[in-house]
This record gives sequence, C-alpha cells and structure tokens, in this order.
Amino acid sequence: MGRAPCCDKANVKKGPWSPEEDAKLKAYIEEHGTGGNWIALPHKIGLKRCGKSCRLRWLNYLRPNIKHGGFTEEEDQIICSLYISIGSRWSIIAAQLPGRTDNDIKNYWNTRLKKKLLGKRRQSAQSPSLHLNQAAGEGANGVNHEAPSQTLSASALERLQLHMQFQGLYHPFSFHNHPARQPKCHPPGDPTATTLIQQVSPPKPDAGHLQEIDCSSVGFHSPSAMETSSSNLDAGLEADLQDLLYCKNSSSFVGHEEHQLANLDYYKDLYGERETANWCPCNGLEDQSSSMGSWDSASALHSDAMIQEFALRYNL
DNA sequence: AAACAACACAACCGCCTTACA
DNA sequence: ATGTAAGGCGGTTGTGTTGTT
Repeated sequence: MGRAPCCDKANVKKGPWSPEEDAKLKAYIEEHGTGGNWIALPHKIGLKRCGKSCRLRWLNYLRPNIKHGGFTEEEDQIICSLYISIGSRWSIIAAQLPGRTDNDIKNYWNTRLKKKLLGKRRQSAQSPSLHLNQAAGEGANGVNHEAPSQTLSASALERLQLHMQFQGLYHPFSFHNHPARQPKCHPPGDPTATTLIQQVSPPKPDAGHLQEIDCSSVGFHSPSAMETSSSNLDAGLEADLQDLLYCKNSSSFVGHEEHQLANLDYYKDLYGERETANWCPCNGLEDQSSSMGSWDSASALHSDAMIQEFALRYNL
C-alpha cells in the first residue's frame, strides 16, 4: 500500500514562490519558529503550499546566512573530495560548507563542477557503452545493446573516474598536489587525526589496521556507488571503461598497462563485493544512530591491488 | 531577428528514517 | 511491537536565461 500524500495536492500551489509568499513564511518563522510541524505551518499562515515545500523554501533560500553561487576554489575542492569519499550525500557535504545548502551543492555539482572535473566524455557514437546508465540502456544507434544489469551506474563511473584522477599526479585537486587535503586520510594511530569521520563519529574500538584510516576517502562506500556489479561487465564494456579511465588522459596518467589492469581488477573486485561486503553503520561519516553507513573496508580491502594503492597513497 | 540548444537553478517527487502514540 | 505521520534526503523535472547558429 502506498504512502498517503503529505498534503492535498489539489489545493496546494506549485511552482515558483512569489515575494509575498516568501515574506509571509519568513516573517512567521522568524517570529514563531517552525513550531515543529511543517505540515501545519502553511495553514497557520494562510499559504496554499505543501508543508514540505515551505520547509524547502525556508532551508534553501529564506533562512539567514545562506550563500548562493560564487563557489570558491576551496569549496570546489571540498565538494570534490567529499563526493569521491562519500558519494552524493549532499547533506553531509553541505554540513562541511557553512552557508551552503545541499540543494545548492547538488545543483552546482551536477551543472558545473562535475563537468569541470570530468570534462566532456567522448561522443556517444564512438561507443555504445558510453550510454552506461541511460534509462533505456540504448546504444549510439538507439538500439538497446545491453541489459540494465550490464551497465555501470553513472554515479559510480564518475566517482571511479574522479578517483583515478585524484590518484593521478596531474589533476589540480590531486592529493599529491594538495597535501592540505591529506589530513583527511590519516595513517593508523595518528594521534593528530582530526578527520571528518572523527568529528561526527567516534572511532570504532576494534577497528582493524586499515580501518583506522579514514577509509571513506577511498570512495565507493555508498550503496549508490555499488549499484551494479561489474562481474557482469562484458569485454567490450571493460575495454571501454579502461579506455575511459586511462586513454583519455593517458598523457598525464602515471601508470602503465600493468598498473592499469591491476587497478581495473581492484575496482572490479570492489564492485563485485557488493553482495557480500558488510554495510557498516559505524564506519562512515555519520553517527551511529543515523541510518547511513559505509561498506566495511575489511571486506573490500582484500585485493592486493587495493592494498598496494593504500600503501602508495598513504605512504605506509 | 528568430529558432534552437545548452545551461543553471528552483522546485517537486517519492522513498527511507525517525519519533511517537 | 506495531502503525502512522512527519522530517529528511537524493534524484529528477520544469522553467527561465543565455549562447549559438
């Protein structure tokens, strides 16, 4: 049975807010607060709006100290590194950027930052698998070449690619080029560690050696990033993935073929772990009472390639 | 100048979680 | 323990603006 709608859809106004509506909402909340009930609020002040809509309007635009646009380079870097670490958890990312809203960051990422970082992908005509997560799974000629189960989620792919760019030395946001970003990834036992993970979550007492690292920085810990098992990847998709990851920026990527293949295996292993990896609610960026979690690194870290990567990155 | 495409952003939708009776 | 309502979140869509042909 479906969930009942939060409001009477027939009697609520939709679309852009008028200045009058904004003024009403703002004035009421500034004087009385939200009253702990967004659903009832619009009725109290005579707004023909859904309570959810009021909440969104207040949180994203009307409440004090909201910043719009003008993202700084520093903010770009924070957003990028957090996106790679934790995926599209915009509320968590927004919490690290005072004055920014999750919606704002999400829009900024989707419309600008992502393009800035990833660049334009190859023209679709060159490879059907570049339509990786299109809803219909269509190839360049409009024919469905691959079943949905054989596609890689766009989100996962983006993070994959960004991760590789981070790993490479050429990218302006590289950890190597920006040691200031490295404190987010502390070696085991570092008493000075003040990572994001520790700000919001107590360390796991029995965490293993590798788990003491802020594993979220490795990425691919969110369910969204694990949407598709690459065990289903066919040879063509694998080739295309490699091509996408390496060839496009081959001039600046430091690895060679062996390394590339090892890394590909690492990601394949990681994706393949989806069904068996433990979802650990106390191993991510969230407090233990929250619903969010991360994939238990212990389950994903068995890959030699990954361990090598850890060793390489963290200088272990 | 008009038509079209691309972009940017605001808002909505629906699912999941949480609080509470 | 269970059901329900509300809050919160991420994905998606709609619409206005800007750029290009």
